[in-house]
Amino acid sequence: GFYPSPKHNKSSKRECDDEEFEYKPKKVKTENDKKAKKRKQEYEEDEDDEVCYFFFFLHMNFCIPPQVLLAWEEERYTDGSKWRFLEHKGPVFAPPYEPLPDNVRFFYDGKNMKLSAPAEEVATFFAKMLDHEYTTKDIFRKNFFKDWRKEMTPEEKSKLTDLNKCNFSEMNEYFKAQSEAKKQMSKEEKQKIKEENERVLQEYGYCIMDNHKERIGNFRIEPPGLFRGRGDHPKMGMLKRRIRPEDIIINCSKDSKQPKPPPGTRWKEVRHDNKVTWLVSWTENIQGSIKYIMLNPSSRIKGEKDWQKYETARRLKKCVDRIRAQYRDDWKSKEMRIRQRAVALYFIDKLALRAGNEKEEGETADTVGCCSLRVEHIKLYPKIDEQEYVVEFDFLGKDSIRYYNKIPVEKRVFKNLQLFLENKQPEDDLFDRLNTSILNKHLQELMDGLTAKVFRTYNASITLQQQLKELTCPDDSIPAKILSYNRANRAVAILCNHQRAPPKTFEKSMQNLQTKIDEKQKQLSTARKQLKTAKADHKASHDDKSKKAVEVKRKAVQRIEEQLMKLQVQATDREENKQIALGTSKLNYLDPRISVAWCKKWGIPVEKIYNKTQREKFAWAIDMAEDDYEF
DNA sequence: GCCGTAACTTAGAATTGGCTCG
DNA sequence: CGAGCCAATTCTAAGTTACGGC
Repeated sequence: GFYPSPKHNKSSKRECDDEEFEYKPKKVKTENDKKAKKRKQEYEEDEDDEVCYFFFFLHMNFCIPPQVLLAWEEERYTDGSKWRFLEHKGPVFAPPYEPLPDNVRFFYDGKNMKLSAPAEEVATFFAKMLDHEYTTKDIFRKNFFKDWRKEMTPEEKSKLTDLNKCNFSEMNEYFKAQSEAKKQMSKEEKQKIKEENERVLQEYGYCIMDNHKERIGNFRIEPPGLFRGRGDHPKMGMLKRRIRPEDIIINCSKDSKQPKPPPGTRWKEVRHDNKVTWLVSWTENIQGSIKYIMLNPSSRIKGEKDWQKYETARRLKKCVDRIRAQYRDDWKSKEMRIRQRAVALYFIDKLALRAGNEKEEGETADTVGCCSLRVEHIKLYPKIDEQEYVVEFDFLGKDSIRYYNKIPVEKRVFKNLQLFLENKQPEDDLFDRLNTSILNKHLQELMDGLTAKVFRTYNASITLQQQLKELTCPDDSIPAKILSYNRANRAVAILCNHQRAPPKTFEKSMQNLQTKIDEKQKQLSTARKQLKTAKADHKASHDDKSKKAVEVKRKAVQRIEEQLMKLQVQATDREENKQIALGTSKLNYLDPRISVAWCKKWGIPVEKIYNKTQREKFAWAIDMAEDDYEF
C-alpha cells in the first residue's frame, strides 16, 4: 500500500525540552482510534464502498504528551474525489481604493491636474513603482499607458497623451512617507494591526475539509496593480484589474455553510465539485488564466500528494537503469522521432532539464525547456579544451533564468545532434518531431506514473542522498555538518539551475561578517595569551586557585575557537550561496525523509535544517523517516 | 493527433518581522 | 530602545500534466 503501517505512541519516547515547544492537539487518541477502528470494520464488511479508508497516524516533531497523540485517520478515495465535506468563509478581498489627499498633486506637462478616482488609482500603481527598473522599460510604459487611458474620463484622455509628460513624483513621495510613517507607529498601534490580521486569519484562513480544520494557503484575493512579468514579458505593465465578488466561483460541499458574499453583491457561481481541491477561483485578465485559492502545504491533501510524488520518484529509481539502457539503444533507432525522443530524454535525465511545453508566441516571455529547445540554443564543439563532443547550452528557462552549461556528451548523442541541426535555421526547433505530450506518453509506457518532471525529482533527491553520504564527516561539529548539508543541497540547486539575483546588500553583509571574524580572531589571540600566562602562574605557584584559573582560561579559548569556527563556516556558506537559491529544491525536489534520516543519524536537531513552515509542510516525513531511510 | 482549458506544482522577488547590536 | 540586518513568509507568475472535444 501507499501508506506506511501506523506507528503507535512513538511520542512517548520524545523529549519535551525542545527550545521551541509547540503543541497542537487535534484529537484525543482514544476517541480517534475507536472511530478509526469502526470505520475500518465497516470498510472490510463492505468491499464495494467507493471510499477506501486508510489510517495514517501522524505526529508532529514537536513534543506531544504520551496520553494525547496527534493522530488522525485519513481517508482516500478511489473514485477520484478529493473530499466529501468542505466548508470555508470565502476569500478576503483587496481593500477598496482610498483617494489621495488633495495636497498630493499630479502634474502633466508641468501643470497640476486633479485626476478622476479611477484614473488616479491606476496612476498610483505606477507612482508606487517609480524606483523600480520596470518603469524604465519601453514595453512596460507602453502597456501601462494604454491601459491607464482606458480608465480615464474623456477629458483626461484627450489631455494626457504622453507618459513622458506625466509627473508622479509627489505621489511617489507620499507613498514613501506613508510606509515610513507605518514603521514609526507606536508599539500599541502595531499591536492593534497585528491583532486585526490575526482575527482575519482566524476567520478566513482556515477551512474544514472532511474531518480536519486546515490552513488555507492564499485566502486573500490578489489586489489590483500593474502586471509584473518576468524577463522580457510582452504584457508587463498591463493593468491587473480589481477582482469583485461577481468574478468569484466558490467551491464547497452542498451540506456546508456557504460563504456569504459582501453585502449587496453576489458570487459568480457556487459549485460543489469534490473532484478538485480548490475553494475559490477567478479568471485573471492578463493571460485569461484561472487563479485558485487552495490549501496550505501543511494540509493533508497537499502532504499526501507530495508524498506520492516522492514515491513515484523512488519507483523510477528502481527502473532507471532499464530506462537509461533503453534510451541509449534508441539513439541508434532508424526512426528520427525516436532518436529525438531518446536524446531529449537523455538531457532531461542527465541535466535535469524541464519538459519544455510549446508557448504561445507574443503572449509570454520567450523561454524554453528541453522539448522546445531551438537550434540557436545549442552549440556543438567536436573538440574544445581537451574535451571531445562538447555541447554548449545557452537559453532562458522558466522565469527567464539563464541556463548555461558546457558538457561533453557521448559520441552518439553528438552525432545525432549534428543530424538534428542539418538544414535548419537558428529559430527552428531542435527536436522537430517531439513535444512534451509525445515524450510523456512514451514515459508512461516505461513506468506507471512516469512523466518528464519525475526525473528532476529523482535526480535531485538521489543527488542529495549521495552527496550527504560523501560530504558528512562523522567527527565534524554540528555547524560543520550543517555546512556539509548545505553543500549537498547546493549541489542539487546547481543541478536544477536554481539561481537568484545576488542580494543587494551582499557585499556589505560579507564585509560585516568578515569584521566579526577579525574581531573574533583578536579575541582568540588575547584569550590564548591569557591562558599562557595562567599556565605560567600555575607552574610557579601550584595552588588550587591558579589551577582553576587555567581551567577557566582554557574553556574561554575553546569557546572562542568554536565561535570563530562557526563564523567562518557561515562566511563560506554565504559566499558559496551568493547566486544560488537553496529554497526551491529543499521545498519541491528533495525527499524530506532523506534530510530527516540524516538529522537522526547524526544527532542534528531537525530545526537546524527546516524552519517552522518547512516542518509543518514535511510533518509526514518527520514522523515517518527513521535514521536508516533510503530514498 | 491537435488544441484549448483546467488544475495543480514550482519559482524567484518582494515584503515582513523578529532579533542582535550599539 | 531603535536601527539595521537577515531569515521567514508572502506573493503571484510561470511552469507541467491531464483531459475532453474535435
